[in-house]
Amino acid sequence: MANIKDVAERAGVSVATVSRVLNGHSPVAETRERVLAAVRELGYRPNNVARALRTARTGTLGLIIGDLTNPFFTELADAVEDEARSLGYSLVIGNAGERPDQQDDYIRTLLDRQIDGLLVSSAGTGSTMLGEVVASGTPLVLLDRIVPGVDAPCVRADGREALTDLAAHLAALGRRRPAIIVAPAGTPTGDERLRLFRTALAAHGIALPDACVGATPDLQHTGGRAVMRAFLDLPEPPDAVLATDNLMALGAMDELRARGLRIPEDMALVVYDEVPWFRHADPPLTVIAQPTRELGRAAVHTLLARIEGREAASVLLPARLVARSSCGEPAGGRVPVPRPADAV
Amino acid sequence: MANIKDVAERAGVSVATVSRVLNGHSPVAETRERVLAAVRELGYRPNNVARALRTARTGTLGLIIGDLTNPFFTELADAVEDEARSLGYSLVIGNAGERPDQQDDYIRTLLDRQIDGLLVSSAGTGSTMLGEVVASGTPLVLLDRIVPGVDAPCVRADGREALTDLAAHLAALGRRRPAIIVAPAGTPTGDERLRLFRTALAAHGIALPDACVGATPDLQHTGGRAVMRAFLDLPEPPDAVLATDNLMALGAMDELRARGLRIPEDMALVVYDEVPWFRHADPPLTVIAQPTRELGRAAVHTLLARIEGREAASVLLPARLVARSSCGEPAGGRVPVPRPADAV
DNA sequence: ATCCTCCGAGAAATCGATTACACGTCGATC
DNA sequence: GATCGACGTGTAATCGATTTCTCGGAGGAT
Repeated sequence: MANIKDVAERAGVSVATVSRVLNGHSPVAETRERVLAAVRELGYRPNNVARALRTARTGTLGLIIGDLTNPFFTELADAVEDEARSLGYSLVIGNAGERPDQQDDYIRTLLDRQIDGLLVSSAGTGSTMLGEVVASGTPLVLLDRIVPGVDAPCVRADGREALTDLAAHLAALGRRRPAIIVAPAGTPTGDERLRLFRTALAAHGIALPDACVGATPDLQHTGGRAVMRAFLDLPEPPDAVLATDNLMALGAMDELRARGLRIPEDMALVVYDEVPWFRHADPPLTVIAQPTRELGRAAVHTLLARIEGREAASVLLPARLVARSSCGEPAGGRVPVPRPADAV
Repeated sequence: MANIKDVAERAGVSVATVSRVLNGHSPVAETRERVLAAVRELGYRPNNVARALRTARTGTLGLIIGDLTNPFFTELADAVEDEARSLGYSLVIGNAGERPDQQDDYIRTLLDRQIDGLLVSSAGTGSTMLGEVVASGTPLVLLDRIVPGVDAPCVRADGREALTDLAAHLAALGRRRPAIIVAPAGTPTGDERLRLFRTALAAHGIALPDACVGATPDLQHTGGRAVMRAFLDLPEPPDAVLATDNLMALGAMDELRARGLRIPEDMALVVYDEVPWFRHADPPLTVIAQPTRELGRAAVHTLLARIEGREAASVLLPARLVARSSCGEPAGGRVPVPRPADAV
């Protein structure tokens, strides 16, 4: 591979001049032409590693997500990648596999690789490296998940409005005994969703008793299924369930099907996160859609602001209820939701 | 951030010695201890950019995939990432978005970043950069998709066995008029699947007329739906459909549901790619499962072999039929497939 | 005609590591 | 006791770019 010295020789100038031409710093007309010709003839492309060493900028951002195979994170990663790319940055995606130790490991290697900034959707709250990132001065932005004690802006969705709409939706459809499947207490995201849902229901005089709050240690479909089983074995089972994650919803649906129960006749189901196939499920599922792509975009912009030394605040974008048929009302029907339902 | 010079000073040795200690080259006991103590006290971590410049090894692999939001690629990427990581490499994932120009763009930036090797699941066959990668001497391994004219080993799944089993399965269940939804003619993967399916059916005296071969320009669900619509409007519609991609299957199912047709009573459906929720669909879908994780692992190993200068041949791993209920036979029942069906 | 300014371009330092080479020390050998 | 190896360590070159400093020449002002 040709390097800058080869180009300089061929063009009959110094390496400094080549560098200046390529970075648009000063040289003009004649020299410029010669240099560009040499670059073309040799097929020269600057070595980014050398450039990064000198400028202390790698043009690379890091993104750590909880689980690469979770469609929510996938879409988030896709959006982040798109935006980063269009702004001239590469993205290194790290998959924490929902394990804090693996996450820390990944953060370490990203730091060693001198990324310009880091986006983290943290697995758990016990990451010790996050503190070190802040201490090291590497710009950090949290994504989707808050981490208590880490001083960095956070870009995430606000479920208040959507959950308020959901409570109204359920109330209007006559569901009086709702339940929720969440992550274990202590998980900021889970705690918040539970709290907001409970508050929203209360406004309609509907209670959310503790028996109807099912926590799963794993955020997987087996956990969702176990919780649904417990709900159904209750003396007075719920008539509507909100699953706060798409995988847990899968498990819940399996348990319903195994018992021959039908959605929405026997049980209303609402799922957090808009996964493409939910729209094609039978019946199409009512979901709480987070503005995933916007979150990704906003996160990149917030991070770039920090990289460029500008101040950057946290961002909170509203999630919204997308009413389809899994609570008993067809999507096209009279649905107590002000925002437009999406077309199939 | 402390650098190697700071460590050398603090330990009272030269930078060479520090480097040697850290890379386990020679120094012993006493000096070694002093250096390690200094490293600890300063929290020193070597700058990978500088190291990469000197050693011409970045410890980074590139992976280009067709579409980050396609669950098949997601699982593939996850497997590749896992394996690369466990072998001490980082992975930069590039999302081609199924567009050859964006793919070329991405390959260029990866090359500029001096990655040690590249894995490509190519979008289309018209990528001009792939030739340049080979020419540049960067180790290249194709993944899942062949690209004619590119001299590099390819790691992918062999559908012959699975399609042979599928033909037997369909024949045993009395399906006499199968159809297939594929990518347009000229797509190596699509062409091959069509050819193998047709051959396998022929062995059972079943024809696959051209009217029952539906090509979609986009590999999206809209295309799948359009093809299914055309099939159903045929004077003599098929009684079984093989969708060669999970997104196209989604569209096909939508069209069936819109017409009130049921799987498997009115139409058998088989899908290429094992996507988690297929198992939870109603009815659970019969699929052709590619050994995705094994493909990812094999690809990394093949690439590392090339990086280390060893010879590396192409790898072909068998896909297998996972018979569930979408062709009319319950998964637990008598199914003409020698391999074990998976548990739910 | 002389001097000053400005601008383009080259020489060389620099980023932070690795590593070839050279040197000094020590113990072993005859 | 001199010579030779082996070994540990320091010096300095090197990777490929960017950037500062410096210089020489051209052109304008006096």
